[in-house]
Amino acid sequence: MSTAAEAPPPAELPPTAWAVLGLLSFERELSGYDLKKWADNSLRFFYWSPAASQIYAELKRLERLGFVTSRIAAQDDLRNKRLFAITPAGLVAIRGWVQHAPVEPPMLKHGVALRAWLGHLADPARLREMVAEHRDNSAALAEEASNAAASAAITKGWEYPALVSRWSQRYFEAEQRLAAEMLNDLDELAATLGDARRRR
Amino acid sequence: MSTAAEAPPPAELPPTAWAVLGLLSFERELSGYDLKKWADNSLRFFYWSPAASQIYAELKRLERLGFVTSRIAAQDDLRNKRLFAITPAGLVAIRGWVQHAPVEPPMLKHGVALRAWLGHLADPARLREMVAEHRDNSAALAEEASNAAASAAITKGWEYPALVSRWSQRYFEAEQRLAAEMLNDLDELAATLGDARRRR
DNA sequence: GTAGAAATAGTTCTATTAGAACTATTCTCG
DNA sequence: CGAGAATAGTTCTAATAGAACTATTTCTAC
Repeated sequence: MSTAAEAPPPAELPPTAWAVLGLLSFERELSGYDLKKWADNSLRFFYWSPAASQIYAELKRLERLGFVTSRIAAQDDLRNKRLFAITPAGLVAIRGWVQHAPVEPPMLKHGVALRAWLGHLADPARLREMVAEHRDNSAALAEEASNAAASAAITKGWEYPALVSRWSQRYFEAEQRLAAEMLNDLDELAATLGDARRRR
Repeated sequence: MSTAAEAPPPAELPPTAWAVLGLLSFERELSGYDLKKWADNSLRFFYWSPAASQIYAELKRLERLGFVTSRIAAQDDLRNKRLFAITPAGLVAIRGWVQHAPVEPPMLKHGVALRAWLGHLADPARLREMVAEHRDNSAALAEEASNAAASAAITKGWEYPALVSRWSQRYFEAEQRLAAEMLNDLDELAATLGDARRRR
């Protein structure tokens, strides 16, 4: 039997639902389309970019749970849009999740690493090329994250997002450095394997 | 009209299919169960751990495409198992993929970062606790990756996987360092926000 | 000034992926 | 010998990514 003394467990929802609700905790009202844009600009780096389809599906569910409300707003004589806002119940729920839900381990999907792991199937020069490209992409992302951090820092209430953007920036800088080291390792290995082949 | 001069494009398959096929390019024959274990030990860090259900589904598809063959092997009088092996066509296909398929950008899902991004909804002490836990987990993973690198390094033909394990190790070390820096930033922000609140 | 391209807004469909659950046999150790 | 962990294999469901699709609107070139 359950007793009233137990703290209510945080509602069971996928991380995407909480990310969407979290976005709404910064703003008064947003449409699904706005949400997608905000997500792409803010969550992109350290977490991820939920697909538009996911955002719409989660909004539907959050509304059913009473965590958001929506209203139709006429923007001109022909088109309408649906604007969503977080409810007090939604605010309680997300606070509970941030503080009490078990934290899922970070997960990385790294296509370059997968290909390097299959290096015995590739031309060493081609492999080098892929890792070098990855290094340059990381540099570009570090730059973008730095800009995001700067623009978040000047907006009141966005101090934590700014912090996370800086975290991302450093993360991409590390990725860049690691790729450079990988290139050295790759060259060394190619030399060793090349020697062995020549000696045969 | 297609001409015979064009190089055949690499078969369109999800990364998981190539990872499974790649695993088979190291070994003679493996069962679905073996594959799952190998994947958990080798791909886990830098790429990911495909679910057992995915491995079985991909094996079915790879067999339909002629990239693997299977045979039933009796292990005792009651149980049988199906052993899979890569075919010459499979070897050609995966070489093509490793070298010529466009590389998907790395993607990260970071629950700790998501919660830090929603820091305005949490108790600063609880947030600190989560980041500190993440730092310690990263240290443990660095250790595991280091062990994986050492055991791969002594096996002939596993030079590239050993390289990737070392890459992972450094990656987790960087993650550990970044988490430590994040703790400082968090403390600074808490001080600033606390000051502002007190001044009011 | 108008045809066509690109951008904005919103939604739906499909395939991939993760993870839990489930069956069934065998090994282990108290 | 009995409980429970390990091995082997499969299936189901939910989450997720990404492409496609409809429909307006604004921009740009002729």
